[in-house]
Amino acid sequence: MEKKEKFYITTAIAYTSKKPHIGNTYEIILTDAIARFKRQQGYDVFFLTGTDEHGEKIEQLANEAKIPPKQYVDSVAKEIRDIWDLMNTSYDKFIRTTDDYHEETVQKIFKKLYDQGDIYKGYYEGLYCTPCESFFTETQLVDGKCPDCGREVKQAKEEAYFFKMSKYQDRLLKYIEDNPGFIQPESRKKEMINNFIKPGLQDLCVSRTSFKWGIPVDFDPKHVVYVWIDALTNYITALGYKCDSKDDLYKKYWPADVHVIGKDIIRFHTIYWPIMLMALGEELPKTVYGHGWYLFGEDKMSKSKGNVIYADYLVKKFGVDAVRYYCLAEMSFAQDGSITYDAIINKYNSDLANVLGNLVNRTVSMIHKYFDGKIYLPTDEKDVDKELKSSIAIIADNVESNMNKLYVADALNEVMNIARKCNKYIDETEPWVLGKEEVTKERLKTVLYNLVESIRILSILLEPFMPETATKIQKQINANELAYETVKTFGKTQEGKVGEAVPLFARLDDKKVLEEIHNEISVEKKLATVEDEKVNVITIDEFEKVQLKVGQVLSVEKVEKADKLLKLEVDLGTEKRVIVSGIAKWYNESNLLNKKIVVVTNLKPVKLRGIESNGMLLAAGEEDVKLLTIDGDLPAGTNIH
RNA sequence: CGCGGGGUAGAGCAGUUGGCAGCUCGUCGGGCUCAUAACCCGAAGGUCACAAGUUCAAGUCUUGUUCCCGCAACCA
Repeated sequence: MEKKEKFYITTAIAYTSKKPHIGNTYEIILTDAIARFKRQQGYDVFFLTGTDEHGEKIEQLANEAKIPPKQYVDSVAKEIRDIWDLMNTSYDKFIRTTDDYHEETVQKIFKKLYDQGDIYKGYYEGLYCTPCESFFTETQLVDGKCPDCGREVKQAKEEAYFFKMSKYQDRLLKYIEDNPGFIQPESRKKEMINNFIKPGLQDLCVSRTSFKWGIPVDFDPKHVVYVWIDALTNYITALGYKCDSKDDLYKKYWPADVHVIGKDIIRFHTIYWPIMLMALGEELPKTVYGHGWYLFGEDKMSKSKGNVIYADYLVKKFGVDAVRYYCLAEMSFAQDGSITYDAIINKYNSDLANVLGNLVNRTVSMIHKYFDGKIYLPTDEKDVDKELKSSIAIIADNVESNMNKLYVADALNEVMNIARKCNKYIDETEPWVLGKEEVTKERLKTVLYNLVESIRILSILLEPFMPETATKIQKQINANELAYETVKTFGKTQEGKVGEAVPLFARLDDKKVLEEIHNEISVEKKLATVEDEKVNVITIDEFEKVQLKVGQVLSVEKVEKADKLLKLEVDLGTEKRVIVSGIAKWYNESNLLNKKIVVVTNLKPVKLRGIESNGMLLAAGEEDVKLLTIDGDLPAGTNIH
């Protein structure tokens, strides 16, 4: 490629609340594959990643751990960066939102938006109960009084800064419609337009006074900048955007070509972020790609379910490139992916050991066996050879077009098709027959040459996905021509000698490995729960604050316009109460009526969907929820202790 | 009737502008021996969710029904 175009690609910044699991790690691997591919093609790539380190949650976690927030985020940020490095990702910069240059610029941006009138000081308006120090909405009040303590409330206001989103919504809508590639996958586009933009954007609250761990608003220091302006702006501060001036890096790389993010934050990247950029007078990113999540089988990964898979553990078991391969190959565009240990082993064996590893191994072994490791130039061309070459040329084109559409899994699968094609070519040409007699050995030279050359091309196309493996292959076949353009010109391999034949991926014994994993994770799980329970110890006094009683369900009714809510009337002996609960997915009138259940009776009432709920039911489970019931018979109203 | 996506072989998925229903894994049978019990070939397996319509022709277009998923709402 003669002319080097720039290509700026980013991941979302990872929140430093806890160690990232494989689902979070997928994003950096995915982005890395795209970045490496673009570099290979000659683009001048800048690849940014980093960490999002402020917020109330981190303040709390640090408090619990009894360390300063900065110390807390330092250690998690390091853990995150170590995993990114372990995954062999080629980011050019790792930004932390606690970096001083970032904090400085965020303050300037906030000030600028305030000065030009896009951010204004407003109020959370509401009814305030002074003793309870909380705000309530009209619907939350009980008989016009504080639902907490029953005292009078008064109209009050709390300061907050708001961003005038509505001002830019027409421009945003036009941009989205004029740039069909902006939101990827496309199905998300309608979601954003219909759910948020068309109904009219609400002004966004961009500051908080309820916690301290954030970037202070410099002209009003009791406020800290809330996550939107703090986190999203990393994409420009990292390049040296300074509000009043801009570094060369920024001038060169902005706007971003692709923001790779999880599907859960598409809204922030396709609505708030572009509007912030418009307000700053900067260009908008070209593409925002919201990828799917890795699920454990069909379930969400969650610590409480004990099904969290971590990248570093997988690397220990299978190696970096096998993990990269699985993640990249198994997530199809615009969908969620599924990851289980079983599936990883299966894919490892069938794709990496059998198809790819074995191909390289058998080819290099044959060259040693028949020609003492020497590669000869081809002397003739038969139809099978032509067919091999044309297949590879088509595959190379497919890889490129798929990558350009961000169809990474499809691209990688195409690369593997080269190996499949080669295995077939071996069978068709039967080198072991050609090797038997001197007259056919001439033909054998050509066959083996074609294989080595095909493998060379394969290794180049494999680089973005599995860089280490690509290098290992190139070493074994002793390839020198490694430029991307040469994948399109079959025949670049020169005479020479191949290296030693070393298996790339040793076949795994699935039963043995699964058993090993099973043992290891059950030990880890036990350690983790023990630790969890130690941290959250409460005293008997604290527990007794919660008042529990036996309740009997008198009536059940579905709450309109809410698919999770049931309205229950519950007999508590001395009184009957209405409780609204989010269990409609699992319970209905027929399996709930007359049941004796456990009720929290001294919980602050809330209005849910307009109905006042006085208490809470106890239930267990996440995907499948079961209510706690009473063993045996006790009258409604019995105290639980 | 809040908005959107989807239902294709046992599993996971592809199928672009209508033109012989495909890929990977798994199962069964065969071949081969260079290679990591690897590789290659063949077979079985489909009412393309259901129903109606347009058309010479529908997985593909239209309408209705149904189920699943996402967003929103809402779950303490």
